[in-house]
Formats: sequence, C-alpha cells, structure tokens
Amino acid sequence: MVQTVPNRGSVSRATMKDVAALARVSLKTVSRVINDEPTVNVELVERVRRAASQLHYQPHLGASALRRRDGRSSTIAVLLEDLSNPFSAVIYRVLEEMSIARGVSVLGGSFDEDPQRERELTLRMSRYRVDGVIIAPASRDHQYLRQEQLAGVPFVFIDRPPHLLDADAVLSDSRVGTRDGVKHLMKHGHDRIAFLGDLTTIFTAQERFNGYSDALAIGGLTVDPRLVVRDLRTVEAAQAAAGALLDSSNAPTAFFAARNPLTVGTVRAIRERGLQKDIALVGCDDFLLADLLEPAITVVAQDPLAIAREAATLLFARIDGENGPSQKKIIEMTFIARGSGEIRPVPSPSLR
Amino acid sequence: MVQTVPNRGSVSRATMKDVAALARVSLKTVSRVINDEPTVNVELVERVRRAASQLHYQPHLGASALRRRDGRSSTIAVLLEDLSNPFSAVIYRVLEEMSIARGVSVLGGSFDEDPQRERELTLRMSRYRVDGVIIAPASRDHQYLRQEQLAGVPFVFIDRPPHLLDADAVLSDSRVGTRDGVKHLMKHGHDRIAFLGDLTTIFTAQERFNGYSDALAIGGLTVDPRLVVRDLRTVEAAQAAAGALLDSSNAPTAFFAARNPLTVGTVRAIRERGLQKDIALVGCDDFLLADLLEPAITVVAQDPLAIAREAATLLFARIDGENGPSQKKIIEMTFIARGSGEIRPVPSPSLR
DNA sequence: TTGAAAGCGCTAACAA
DNA sequence: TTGTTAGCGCTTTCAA
Repeated sequence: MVQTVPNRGSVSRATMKDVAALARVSLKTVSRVINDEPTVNVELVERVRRAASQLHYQPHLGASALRRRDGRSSTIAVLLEDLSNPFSAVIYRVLEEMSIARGVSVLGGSFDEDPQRERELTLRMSRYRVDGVIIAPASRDHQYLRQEQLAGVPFVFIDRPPHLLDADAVLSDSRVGTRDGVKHLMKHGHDRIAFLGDLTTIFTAQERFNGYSDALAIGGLTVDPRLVVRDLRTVEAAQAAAGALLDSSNAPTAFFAARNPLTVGTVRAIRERGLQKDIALVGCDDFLLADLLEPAITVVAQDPLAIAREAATLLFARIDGENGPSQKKIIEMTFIARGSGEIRPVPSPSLR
Repeated sequence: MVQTVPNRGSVSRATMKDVAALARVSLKTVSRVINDEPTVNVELVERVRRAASQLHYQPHLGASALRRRDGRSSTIAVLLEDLSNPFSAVIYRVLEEMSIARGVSVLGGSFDEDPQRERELTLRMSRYRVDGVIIAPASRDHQYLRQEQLAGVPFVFIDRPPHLLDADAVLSDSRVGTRDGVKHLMKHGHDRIAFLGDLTTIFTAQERFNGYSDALAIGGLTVDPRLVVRDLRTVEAAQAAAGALLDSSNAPTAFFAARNPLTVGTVRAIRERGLQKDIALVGCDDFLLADLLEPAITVVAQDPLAIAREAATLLFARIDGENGPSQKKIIEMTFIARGSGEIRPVPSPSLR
C-alpha cells in the first residue's frame, strides 16, 4: 500500500477534459460546476462533482488566470525587510490569515534593507502576475513600480511611505512615539540621553531621530552629536556603540534605542558593566520577554497587528476595484513603562 | 509627473508578441532570447533586449508553465505551524533565501496544529501547481498527499515525520535531546522533575515525553503522573500548570519544559513566586534573550538553520529529478547550560 | 539560425 | 441549460 520509493511523475493530473469525459458532459459544463455557476442542472452538478472527486481533480489556477478577463492569479506578494524578525513575522502572519479567507495565497520575500534586492524581488513578483503587493521598502525611489501600477497592480506601503510614487500607505507614528519616549526620560531627570539609530537612509530611522531632536528641543536641550550613534544594524554593533559611550568621559545617563536589536545590544552593554540599576533605557518596538528582564524594559511599541490589518483592508479594497485617491493611515504607538525607563540619573559625575 | 490618483489598469502589459513586433522578429525569437537560448544571432538578441526593456516586458511565468513540458511554476510551498513563531520564521527565511537563489518563489502557509487546515492549505497549493512542498504537518495521516506525489510533486517533511506516506524527512533528535536535558537535571541532584508538554498528538511532543521517561528510567526513577502536564499550548496555560505544581504539597524541584512558550510560562510561574534561585529549569528550543534572563535559561536547542538547509537541499534534488529511496535526516540538538539548569534542589521539604 | 503552426488548461463569447 | 469555438501568453515541434 505504502511504497518504498516515492513514485514521481508517473501519473499525470486530471484536467477538466478528463472530468468532462468521465461525467459525459462538455468541458464548459465542468468549468461551470467548478466555478459554482448557478445555471447548471443539479443532476449534472452531481455527476461532475463525482467525476472530479474520482479523478482527484484540482483546477489549474494558472491556466484559469491566463484566460480570465481579470487575469487574477489569486496571489499577493508580501515583501518585508526580513520575515524572520518578529515584527515582520507577525505582519506576515496576519496578512496570510486575511488572504486565505479570500482564497488568496501569499508569496513572501525578504530583502534586508537592500534596495537592489527590493527591486529584483518586486519585479520578479510581477512575473507571477500577483494581484497586489504589500511592501515595506528599503529604497527611497519607487518610480520603478510605476509600470506595475499602470498595469493595474495595487501597492500598499507599510512602515515606510512611497517616494516618487502615489500609493496607499500604513505607517506608525514613529516621530511622536519617539518624542514621547525621550520626553519620558527627561521627565525622570535625564539631560544626557544617548540616541542609537538604524541606517539613516531608512525613513523610520530618520523619523525617530527627528522625534528625539523634537523632545530635546521642547525641553530646551540641544542634540549633542557625541551622544548620537546612527547606522547601527545589529545587536553587536549597538552593544559596541553603547559600550563605548558608557566608557567615555562624558557618558550618558540614559539611552533611547530606536529599534529592537539596538535595544538588546544596549541592554547587553549596560549589563556587562553592571550598570543596569543606574542607566535608564527606553526602546523602540516591543519585544518578547522585555517584561522578564531585570529591570524590565520600557518601550514605545508599534502595533504590527493593526498595521497588517489596515494594509490588507486597503489592498483588498483596491483589488476589488476601489480607485479613489491614495490613502495614508497612521497607527499610533503605545508607551509601555516597565522599569528601565524610570531609573533616575545617578548624581555622581563618575558612574563607576 | 507623479499623479494624485493611482492609475489602475489603464495600460495593459506588453507580451512577447508586442516585443516581437517592435524588434521586427518572430515571437519564437523573443522566446529564445528571454530564455537565454544560445542559438540566436547577437544582433537580434540586442534588438530584442532593447525592445523588451523599452516596453517594460515581464515574462508571464504562468503562461510559460502552462505550455512547457515540465510544467514548472517556479514556486514551492512552505507549510508550517505558525510563521510568526521564531522557530518557523527562521526556517521560512532560510528556505526563501535558498529558493530565490534558484529563481523560485515561496508560497507560505500556517495552520496552527489544525489537521483540517493543513489538508485544505496543502490541496490549495496543488492548484498553484507548486514544484515542491516543505511541510511541518499537524496531522498524523498523510495519505491524502499520495495523489500529489503521484503527479510528481516532491514533499519534504520537517520537524515531524510522514505517516502512511513515503517521503523525505528532516527531524531533530528530540528524544535524545530531551533525555540529555533531563539527565542533566538529575546529575544536579533532582529526583522530582516535572514535565510540561505540548499536544500529545504532536510527534515531537511525544518524542520529548519519551526522552523524559528514558532519562528517569536510566536513573532508576519512575514517571510520577502528578508531575506531568501535557496538552499545553500557550504561555498562559504553562504558567498556570507550573504554578499549580509549585503550589502543590509535593512540588517538583525542577522543570523540563518541552517547548518555547511552555518554558516562558514556567519562568513566569517561578518568578511570580520568587523561586528563581531555588527551582531548576531546562527548556526545549532556544529563544532570543534566554541568556539575558536571571538566571539565564538552560536549554536543549534545535538548529532551525540546519533543518531548513537540509530540507531545501533534499527538495531541490527531487525537483531536479533525484528519485532514489526516501531519505531521513536527523539533526542533533545542542545542550546549552546557562544557569537555570544548574540550580541544585533546595534541601528543605517545604520550599516556602 | 529563424519562423510558422499547434496546443498547454482554462474561460469568454456566442450559438443551439 | 448546455455546448462549440476561439484564444489567453507562452513553448514545443517541425519546417525553412
């Protein structure tokens, strides 16, 4: 019954023609039954269904898409920075869920902040004739997508807005979120707050830096460039940068880390030096177990679930023919105080 | 230049025919150039390339697949429990990476341990005529995939083996890994070790329980059913179960948590009671920040990277025509001592 | 080396 | 209500 050698390609799949022959009806009648068209005699429906099931018939979506007027492939593309990072993974999962409910499958892609790869992946998706695209872009020039748009493919940008292209977008209010996070530190007496940021080319990284500047300005402080380190990508880079700051003669009393891995790197640097009770820290983006660290990490959290839901809603509306002006949805960030952001500055000039 | 209203569907895509007309060659010559067939005059190649680029031509993979002999869709399916959990996310990401390198895209799906959904999703993938499938199944009967296999679609099972179906598999050595983890606790003086496990229907969950029994047997101990709680799915459920055990009259001195969320739930229960210095814990599966908790969590780690690499290698070999007997690859687990597993039992009979 | 004709599996348009 | 014919965009086959 169960064979030892996987039997490959020995049997070809049944087609509508085969089903039609077995059910003794025309090809078109099978097509009608498969597509649930109501104008078919119940008896024939029954006969076709039986034949299809007997032959294990599975419709060929590609062939169907090729011929239909709308050309729909029942596929969307979801292109994110890195599907293995928790923020992206949650977004992907929600999009998948909402797509499945519509009978649509998801082609996924990651491009790690590489604009060149973004372009390649996106244009590759066009070869699959996806019905729509949700993208968190790495590049800052999206004119190359214009042709796709003209061909009728809707794009929804998430996390970062489109540049030189008119398209829907769902964004977090990073600037305000960061501003509030930094203000929170200032309220607790800090005036030497370091900022660790991601690539300056990334929209949200820039927004977060702006929010940091805003907060300082509101408090009558100015940005001290010696306390700002940007273009950090990894836990290790952030750990090194935070460590160097802590070891310097004018060490900060608090950190704002503008992205998950940078927060983790900062925690490590602070821990290494045994300063976890003395140095304050607010992170951007929540992460699993942030509440189990000691002290627990205060963060400004994005809402990946809400972002994904909004994005899917916008995309499917476009796919269904909505063609009003492009929409921009802003999802607010949430401040979560847990301990690390409520540490007051240690009065002594030398911390160690 | 940039319009206000996204222009949808106003322009149709260029086809090979259009490119042929512009380049003043036949359709077939365009096909040859697009497919990099060597037998085309350089001058014509140049002309076709120019025309294609001018028209923003993108080949239609669906149409191509429909006609070609091998019917390849340049697509594989990756079906996992939940793409938003870190273990799955890493696997997905690696598979995506290896696929892209071959010019193949990935259709993803999650089915949350629901056998019914597994079946629906997998059969849906068949409508896309995917070239192969990588699956971490929820069900224990995979005969329904037989037809797909016969139609030439290779399947590679990961994390859990195929049942009633002959197919390749890449598995972790959960039983041995767990056994070693539990033995480690016994070596540190524990003889009342609780086991928290996932759904008993899940292969790996069963294997891990067997490993636990093995370790106890080797040490001359027997399984105390009052210390075993299974069918736990969430952090909250594990937290409640671990808490109840800790509060009981014969509380364990150590825990083995057979899956990530269960480990986290156990940590929470122990913390709530201020017992983190008294109760030992070994978790199955590593997780981010396990080393930053206090105490840091000792785990038996799987290697999702290696699993994904092996699985992709097997799958692509099958796609390339390899048709030897089905393979079974076992990936060893790694023991990582970090502190929580090295706590010795507190001598006093009442811990609190 | 290049091209013309047929047809992959399906749906649109129309006829019976 | 059912069937026939044409053709979606491409590759195969075969002829030039």
